[in-house]
Amino acid sequence: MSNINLSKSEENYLKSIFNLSEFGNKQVTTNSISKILNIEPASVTDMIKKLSKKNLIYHEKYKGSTISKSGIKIALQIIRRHRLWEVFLHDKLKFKWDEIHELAEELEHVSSEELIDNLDKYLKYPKIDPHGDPIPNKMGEIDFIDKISISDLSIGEKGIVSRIINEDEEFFNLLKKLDIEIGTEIMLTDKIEYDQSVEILVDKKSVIISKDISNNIKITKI
Amino acid sequence: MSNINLSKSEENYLKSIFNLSEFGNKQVTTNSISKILNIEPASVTDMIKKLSKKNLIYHEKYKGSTISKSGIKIALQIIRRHRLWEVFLHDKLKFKWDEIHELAEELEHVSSEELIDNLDKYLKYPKIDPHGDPIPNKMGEIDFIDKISISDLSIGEKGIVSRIINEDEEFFNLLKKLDIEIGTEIMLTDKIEYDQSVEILVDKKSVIISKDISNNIKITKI
DNA sequence: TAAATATTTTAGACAAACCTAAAAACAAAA
DNA sequence: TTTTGTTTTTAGGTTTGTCTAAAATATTTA
Repeated sequence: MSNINLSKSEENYLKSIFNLSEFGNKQVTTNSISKILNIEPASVTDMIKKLSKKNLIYHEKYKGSTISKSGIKIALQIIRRHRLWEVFLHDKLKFKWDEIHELAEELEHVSSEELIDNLDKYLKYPKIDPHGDPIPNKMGEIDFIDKISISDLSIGEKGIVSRIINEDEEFFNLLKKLDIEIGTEIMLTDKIEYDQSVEILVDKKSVIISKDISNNIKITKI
Repeated sequence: MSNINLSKSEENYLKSIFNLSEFGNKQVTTNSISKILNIEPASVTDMIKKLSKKNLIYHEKYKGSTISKSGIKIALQIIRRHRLWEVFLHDKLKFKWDEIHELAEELEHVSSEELIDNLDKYLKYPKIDPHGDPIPNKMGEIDFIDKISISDLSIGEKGIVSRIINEDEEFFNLLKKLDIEIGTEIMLTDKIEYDQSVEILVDKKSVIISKDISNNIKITKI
């Protein structure tokens, strides 16, 4: 097994690099890691060397870093832990949507495979977390769901809200007001050319939402 | 609130000192802490200085350490977290009795009061953990249950197994063989003077157990 | 394409939490 | 009560993960 035991820091770096790399396809800059983790670039360089030595990433001096196959594998396990804990916190402990991320950030570093597998079973093998993000299975496989924005629908087409991008509290409150959450059925009823706002039907109510808002709500067509 | 944020190490030291102090009543030696935590005495001295500076313990050079009131308060919170996680792991995730301690040892350091309170509520405010140890409530109050050893019973008296002291796997296996677990009803049927073994009746079967074994099984009289 | 700017790396430092070796204090035994 | 042994502390060192300042490299702009 490629189960080296990584420190909390190493795990956080690896997860960030994976997220920035768009599933391992892009080179990641030292600066971007620095910004995401709020750690000085010099420190990032140190850690990059460390992860390189462990073959979790490849690094070309002054160019950037690419995550390796085994790096991706581990990153997906960390993401799996994070998202399963989020489901637990939301569904069982009744935490609100916008409170779970920070706590899962801590819990994800308790690294016992058996713990996570039992949690997975207990939660009945959920496929998505409360934000609509897919949960990798034990093998690191992810269900890629074809997600589009509301504005990608044609007039008259319907979709199910399947992912919320923006995780800020204000956005969360807005969605609450609009009665939109993961699983809500919506229908596009009009597109406003002027500023690309869209008119949608939610729960028999018609509302117009801005381009920015609609971009932060991903759906699956039905 | 006296909620200083302690590191994982500091928390582990404080918990150990509390446990060794028998609820704050005894002075604790540097050596005993060293043995429990498997850390060299010199390192223990370092940490003792640190905890003293934070007024969580009092320390007299070459004499020993006493845990302070605020130290006890924090230690009880850590113990609360530990035992609540143990209940979760055992009751919900179906971990066995002897597997939960190590995992709870990690989970206890995720220090969000809200997390623990929600967990407590979710578990329906349990009073004891799967080992029979009492769980402190939010205020740090513990139900002191009057626990005695099997050998403290008189012949003919009955009791309910309420706590297992030894947490080793071998001991756990022995108890399984004897059909003894938390909640099991037993009756003392004879005391053997020769070596202080006792004869007990468990589930209609009569067995003789050594003094050492009976000392590791605490009961409440019924 | 040379100068200015931005990014990345190196060099050296620091805190936390450990360690080993040796000194100091205390306890026990002759 | 002196010697011997044990416990505790001090002194100095290491690793991990961070930092700042400065040097090296890359990129942008004039």
